[in-house]
Amino acid sequence: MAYSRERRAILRLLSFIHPTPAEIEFLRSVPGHEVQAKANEILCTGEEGDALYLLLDGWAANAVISVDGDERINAINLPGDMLGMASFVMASPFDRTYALTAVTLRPIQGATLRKMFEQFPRLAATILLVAQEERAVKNEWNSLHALTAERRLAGFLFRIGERLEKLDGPSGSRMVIPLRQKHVAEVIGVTPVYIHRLIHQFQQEGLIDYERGTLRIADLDRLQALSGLTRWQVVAPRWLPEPV
Amino acid sequence: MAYSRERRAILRLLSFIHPTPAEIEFLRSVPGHEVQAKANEILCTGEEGDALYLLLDGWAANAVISVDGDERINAINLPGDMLGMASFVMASPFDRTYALTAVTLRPIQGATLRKMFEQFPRLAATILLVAQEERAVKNEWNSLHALTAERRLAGFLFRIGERLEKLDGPSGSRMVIPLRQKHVAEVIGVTPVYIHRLIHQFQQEGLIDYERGTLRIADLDRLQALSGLTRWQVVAPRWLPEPV
DNA sequence: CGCGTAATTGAATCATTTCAAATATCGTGG
DNA sequence: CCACGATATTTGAAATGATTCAATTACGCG
Repeated sequence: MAYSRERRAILRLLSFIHPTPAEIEFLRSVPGHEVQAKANEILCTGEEGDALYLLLDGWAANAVISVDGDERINAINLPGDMLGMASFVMASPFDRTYALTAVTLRPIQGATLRKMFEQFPRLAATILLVAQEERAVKNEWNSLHALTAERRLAGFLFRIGERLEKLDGPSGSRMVIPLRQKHVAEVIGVTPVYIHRLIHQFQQEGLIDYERGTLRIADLDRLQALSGLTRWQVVAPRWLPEPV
Repeated sequence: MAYSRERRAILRLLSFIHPTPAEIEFLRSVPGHEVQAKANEILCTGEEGDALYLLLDGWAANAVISVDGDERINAINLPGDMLGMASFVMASPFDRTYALTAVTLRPIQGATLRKMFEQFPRLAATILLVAQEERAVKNEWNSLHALTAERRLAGFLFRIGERLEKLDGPSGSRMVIPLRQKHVAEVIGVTPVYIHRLIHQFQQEGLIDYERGTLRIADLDRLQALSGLTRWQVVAPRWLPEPV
């Protein structure tokens, strides 16, 4: 359990590199102690400087409040994700990350990142790769926006299911997603009224099970087929620095 | 001219750091010679390994072919942009970057990136910042997708206009954008038929001037107002490594 | 010159929103 | 522990933004 938890924390890195003992040691020595937060608590607003966290347990969401006041979810975060990365370059970020469930976080200090860039170039480069992966996710999501909301929903659920598989094994903790209809609407970019109809339809078709606040994936394969997406696969470029 | 061209090449970095002489020297010493390409030529398919280019002159576009065969433009690239970054982590990228006008490129070898990570940590970190900036752009674009195509078009034109100002000064080379209606449709995510109506409408309202293949921004301020966006402003985090 | 691709236009259709009103659920203070 | 208010869900019907279809015209290239 302790092992798998530690492994989950660096799972995103593991899809690109096999850390050396020295690298592992550095990652393990990251200073700071874990923080707990309850559902709905705001984890980072972006405004308070360079607040970075590694999500260890639980679910979080990163959202922006659009010009018109309504909210839009940029990303759903699972254990292993870095929180606060997306907008730390913005002079006045308008996004905030909040907990969807009870969460455990580990704060990452700026000094840690600096040290990583100065002494563990391969780890630093891998951070870049993870960032680029997120960017690729966004690009894909962008192209889904030309499709119907039905297919976008299928695509979203498929990608989440895939991640759950990676985190928790094939059963993916029975693929339970702690999202209310309102959240899903904000992810997909449709109104709550319409997402309700879509979720209802998906439920009828046996693709998901839904009950207030909990969405369970019932048929990942058919969701994939409906979305038209292929499985997500990343690969490290050949130029990665030598490990320390 | 020579100065401004060199400056343009690293403009993205300059919004985060003031390079030291050693850093400048390293950037200047990047091996490889410039490449020319004509409009519509494909610059990188992503598939041929880690092909990276710095765009020195001209315009390019990065596009994916969606499941349904139709094309979607992910990003419009201007001088100073890195081409091929967006998808180099994908095992089988489905995107390609092509020239919109005649372009000049400088290939960036993997070895150069590696050396940067190993010997110029601050430059490497800045690359990460630029990547995060692109990601933030995508997030914003995503939230625009909840709005009407009219406001999305305004937002797109506003952001491009802003970049042209930064590149070419307040007049922004008179804000000429080398895009055909079809391209704009692929950026905004609507059909060519509908983009035609929108462009016609914008033209009537004096927001733009359009003629086949060329779109000129006529009133950047009103485009901004219509989009509801604020000016784009980035800032470097405090943890950047010390320069070499 | 002729052919393929891009732009234009109008009309019908469809996906999604908006509006409105009822019901359910949750957290909170008394 | 209950009542209350705030917020989420549900449902139907009307309105709208955007697509699709179809047919015509313009342009660029070999």
